[in-house]
Amino acid sequence: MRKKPQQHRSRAMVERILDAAAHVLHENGIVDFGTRQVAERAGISVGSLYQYFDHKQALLQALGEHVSQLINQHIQAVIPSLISATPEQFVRIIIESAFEVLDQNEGRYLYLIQHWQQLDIRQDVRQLEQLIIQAIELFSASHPELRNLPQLRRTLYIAVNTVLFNLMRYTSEPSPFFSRGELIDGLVDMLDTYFQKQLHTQKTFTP
Amino acid sequence: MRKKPQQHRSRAMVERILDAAAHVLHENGIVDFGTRQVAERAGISVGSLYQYFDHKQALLQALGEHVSQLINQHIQAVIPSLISATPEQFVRIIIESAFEVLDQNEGRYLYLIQHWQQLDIRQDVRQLEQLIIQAIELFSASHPELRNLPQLRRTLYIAVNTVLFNLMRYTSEPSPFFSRGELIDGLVDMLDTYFQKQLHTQKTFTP
DNA sequence: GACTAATGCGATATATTGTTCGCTTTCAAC
DNA sequence: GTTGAAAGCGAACAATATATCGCATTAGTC
Repeated sequence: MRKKPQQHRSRAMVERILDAAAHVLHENGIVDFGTRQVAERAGISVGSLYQYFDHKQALLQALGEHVSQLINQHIQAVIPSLISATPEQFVRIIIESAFEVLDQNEGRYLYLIQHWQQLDIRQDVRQLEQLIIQAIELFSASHPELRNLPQLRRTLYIAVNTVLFNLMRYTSEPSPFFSRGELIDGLVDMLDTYFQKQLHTQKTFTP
Repeated sequence: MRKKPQQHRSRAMVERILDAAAHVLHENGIVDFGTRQVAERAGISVGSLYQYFDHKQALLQALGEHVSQLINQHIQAVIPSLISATPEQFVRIIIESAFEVLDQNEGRYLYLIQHWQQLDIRQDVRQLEQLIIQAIELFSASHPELRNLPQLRRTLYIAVNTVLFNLMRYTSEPSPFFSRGELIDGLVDMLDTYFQKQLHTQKTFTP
């Protein structure tokens, strides 16, 4: 960020810019994402935009960080409720909260995931995996059988990708042939089954 | 396509254009994908490009169709070998052939999936799902227990998304912390387990 | 070789892009 | 109310985009 906003109005402006940026990305896609259109949408001038963001890319990056924070906060908020949950509930709660975040603001943030290539939010996804790993560690306090799950990181990598992409694809589906609830059920079912099976093979390996 | 290529050289040119387009998309990303650069890469002039493609978007669309055909052909080619396979092998063969296609030409086609939003290849993905449904129907000739799998379409929707996105994410990973073989093993394991479980619940519902 | 249609070219027109900079307006402290 | 810094503005600039069109080259047929 080129200049740090010091007064009230300038901080408000940065927020308005980010909000407008998310909106433009949502409506135009990344190819037609332009600084002019962001400025117009935010009701400000391009000059003002460039007072707080070095270049277009910096704007996109800031947007990515902003949403990544939102997701993290949202998931962190449900972690306490995980402790007393069953494994199946555990999976369901996390998946549902992911859906909730990306639902906010009329699905405006979906485009951030859809264009994660350009936004370089790999790191944010990795952070998300890390957060879930912590949740599992907490969870295993009351479920000792979960300790030393084999291949945990790899399994989680696959699981997080699976949820994110199915979520993204489904939400951008013009006329889905099944309901959102059914999608969540399907995902929960698949992942839960997979985790259970991993536990089982672990047991047979270390009798 | 504006004009249909009739002579030898013009058909060759269309191929060169598509090849160059895939290359440029791979190197520059969709944001910096320009007609000039495609023309230069193909060693031709922009004018020639516009003789066969109405506009940039048409070029991208043609590229999408081209790759979608490649994938379909590749999967269709392995269908015969599916008949005598076990369910687990069935899953593995399909996943591996998906990897193989996108590996061709130094992963050049990956960007098509990565930018499927802009390319509008939803229909192609749906076609892929349809193809696999046909394969399963063929497969169920020798595995009668597979008939009337509950929620087949939904399950396949999730499965195809899962494979495609994990594939896409993994392949664009700079330094993955596990091998490609392990990813495939993980995916096969998860999907196979899921299918098996669905079979089981089906049995308990119709005793 | 001459003729015609198909093909290929690239300078050019037009539009849009990201970014800058001199200027005006607003704010807060005295 | 004056003053200096912060914030905001938008016309202007250079670079680049897509797409066109009159002209040159090539291929196939007689």
